[in-house]
Amino acid sequence: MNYIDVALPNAVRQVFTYGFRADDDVDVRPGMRVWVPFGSRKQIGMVVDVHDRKPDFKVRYISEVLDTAPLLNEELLKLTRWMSGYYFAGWGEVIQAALPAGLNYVADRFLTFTGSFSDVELSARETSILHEIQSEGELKLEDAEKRWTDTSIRSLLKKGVLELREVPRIKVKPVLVKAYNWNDSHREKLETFLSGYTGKMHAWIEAGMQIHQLRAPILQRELTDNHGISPYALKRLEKEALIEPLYLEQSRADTLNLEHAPEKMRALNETQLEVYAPIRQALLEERYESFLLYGITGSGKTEVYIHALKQAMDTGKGGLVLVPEIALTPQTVRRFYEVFGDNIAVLHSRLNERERYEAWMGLRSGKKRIAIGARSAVFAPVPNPGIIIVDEEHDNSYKQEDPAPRYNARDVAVLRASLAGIPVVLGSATPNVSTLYGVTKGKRTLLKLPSRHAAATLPKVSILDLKQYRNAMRGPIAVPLFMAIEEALARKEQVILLHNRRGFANYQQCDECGHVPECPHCSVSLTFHRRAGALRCHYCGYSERSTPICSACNATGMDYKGSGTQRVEEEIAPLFPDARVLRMDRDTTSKRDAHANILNAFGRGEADILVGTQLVAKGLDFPNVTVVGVVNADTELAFPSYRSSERMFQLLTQVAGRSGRAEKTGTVYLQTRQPEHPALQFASRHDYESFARHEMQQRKDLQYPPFSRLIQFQFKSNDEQRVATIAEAFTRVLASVMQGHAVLGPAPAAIVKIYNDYRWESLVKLNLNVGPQKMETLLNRTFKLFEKQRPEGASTVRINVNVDAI
DNA sequence: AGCACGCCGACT
DNA sequence: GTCGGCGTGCTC
Repeated sequence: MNYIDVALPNAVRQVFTYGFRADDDVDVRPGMRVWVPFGSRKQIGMVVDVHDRKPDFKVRYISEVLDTAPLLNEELLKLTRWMSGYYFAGWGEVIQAALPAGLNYVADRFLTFTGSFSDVELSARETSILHEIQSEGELKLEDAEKRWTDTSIRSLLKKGVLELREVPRIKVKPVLVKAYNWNDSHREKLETFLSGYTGKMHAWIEAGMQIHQLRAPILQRELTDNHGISPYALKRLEKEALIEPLYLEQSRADTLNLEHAPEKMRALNETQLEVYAPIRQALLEERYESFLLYGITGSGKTEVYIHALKQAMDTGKGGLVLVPEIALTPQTVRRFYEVFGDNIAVLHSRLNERERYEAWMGLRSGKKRIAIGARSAVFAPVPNPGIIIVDEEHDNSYKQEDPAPRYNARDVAVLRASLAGIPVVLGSATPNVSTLYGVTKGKRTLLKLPSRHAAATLPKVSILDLKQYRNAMRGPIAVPLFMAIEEALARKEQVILLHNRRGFANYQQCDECGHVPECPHCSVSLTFHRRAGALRCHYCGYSERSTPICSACNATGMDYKGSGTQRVEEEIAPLFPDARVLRMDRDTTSKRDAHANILNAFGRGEADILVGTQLVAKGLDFPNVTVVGVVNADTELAFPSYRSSERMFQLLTQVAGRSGRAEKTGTVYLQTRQPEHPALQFASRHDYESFARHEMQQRKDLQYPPFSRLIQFQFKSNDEQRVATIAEAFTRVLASVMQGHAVLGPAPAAIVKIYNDYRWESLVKLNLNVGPQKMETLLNRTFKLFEKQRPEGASTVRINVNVDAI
């Protein structure tokens, strides 16, 4: 066993073989990270194989093994390997996505002066650079590159004047806390002190006796806080060498601050027991089975999840729970915590690096056995999972779009379950048509939770045709909705107004010439932020001051248009002067916990009307909300995607589920100009099954998923002309390889320019008879063939593959 | 995906 | 002569 295969975090879809010197007994196993030379530099890579197949090239040797135990077990290595094939990403890229930030692949590089420059000739410029580096002693390479060109730096390195030192960055440093240990070798010293004191003893000697009794080591804080020992006493004891200080790695206390009350675990009702039975069966038999748990909001899916997890825990196993976005589901997390307490590691996007690392390690070590989190929690290192649960499986946030790997955590969850031979439960009130199709094909078991528990009934849904109410609008709101809001407010009930502003954000336009300010780096109009008085690009973050003077015609005619949430909020306020209005969208939720804070404030009744984007549709129950209004249901339908109809239905169903959860019945108003649209009609009747049937037929007619597999190709370059040329050349090759499959494009992307990169796209609808293996082969063949006949300048165009694109 | 290397044109 | 931009090809 003299060679190791290493996956590096780059897009090269191959592993690299290194040698290692087996003379000193180094422990290298798959799943450990290594520090390896790669080209001109060093990188961190993941060992994926150890073997003795001699390669036919000259191997280089690994520099260092960075772990003492594997970070990834065989199961996760296998999973990531499969993903790299299916999603056409580098194995190392997938592994990087699976590791917490603190363990990832970053290296720091420093420039230092070697000390000798007598026998080389330097230009004036080089000499001055050298002087600066010399005076600073050591300089980060990235900082040096900001100051000077890489040509100069390279030249100095080549001449041997400068030296590059590379260090693997271990980002997460342990937090050390001071503790004291009784010094055994000085045991009899205390006796000496004691014998010397006949009268009143010194406090520090008493403290010494106390510490002597306690089991060492003890945290300094504990001694001072809980044992009443003064800092002086400790200092004195340390001076006498009776105790010795030591530093312990402290794990950050759980910040969850939730109630742990396992006795509150509820018994399942009859229908819940019915759907739980087959899950339990699969759990007991320890076999893979994929379940679709279909149940409307409030039907008690969470309780079924909890019982399934409990079963897994009782047999010594763990579990994974995926949720769309942890900040949106505090109530769900609270329920899990109540039952499982500290056995849960919550992995959410707003953890800092250290918290993330600790949660991850807690799972890997087996200290915690249940992982709850968003997309990337599908990689949670639960050593022995018994079940995987994907809540709200229809949610689009499970799909990672950028950067690679462009995976769908829901599908990866199913795969992981099948590799591990355990059940997986996909839950939703509005399952994806694709998930449902699995049931039709006999690959998935459908479990229905039909009735809503308690006395709550489904809200009534009214469709308001905006064409009819043209002359009966109160600001953005038609009269019936206006009146319903007034009545609700009079009854001291709450209102939610949903405005999905996608593509309809605030913008400025000149009344004189019609000019709309656009981002200089992206092909989008700038969004107007009234409070900041700024125009901002939502794609690259560019910002400029907003002025009333038009930059195109110099007239003082700039006015603001559009219908963002901010505008809705402003127009609502004068209509209901006594109501307290709260807004929730990306602008108001950027800060840590802002999300939960807004929702909690609304839940406590600190506001009467909540205006927001689709963010408000997810997660929370508001029993006092009786009116929900969708300001403009058409915005989602206008979005160019084969899934826009499905998304609209899911969104409306979800937002309808926000109201009338307790004894009060809610009413939902959908304002639209397309009142007859099927997605709206079915949503208004709460008829998921008819919608699904209708949508399924549409997909079949147009050969969209689940009746095909979509592969999207993205072409990116800062050269406008070249992207088009390369996209066309590539797509020609693509079409020749993908014969018998529909190839669409190339076409400019919906947003042609982002951050000065021009974007084109092509699409393949792959027939379903092509399995994952064959798909990879076809993609490989396409790229190989394209390499062979690539046109000039092809390498400056980046080509990305997005399998199962949304 | 980075990164080095080499070609070439602009500028001193 | 130098400097710096740009395209190409390689990485165990």
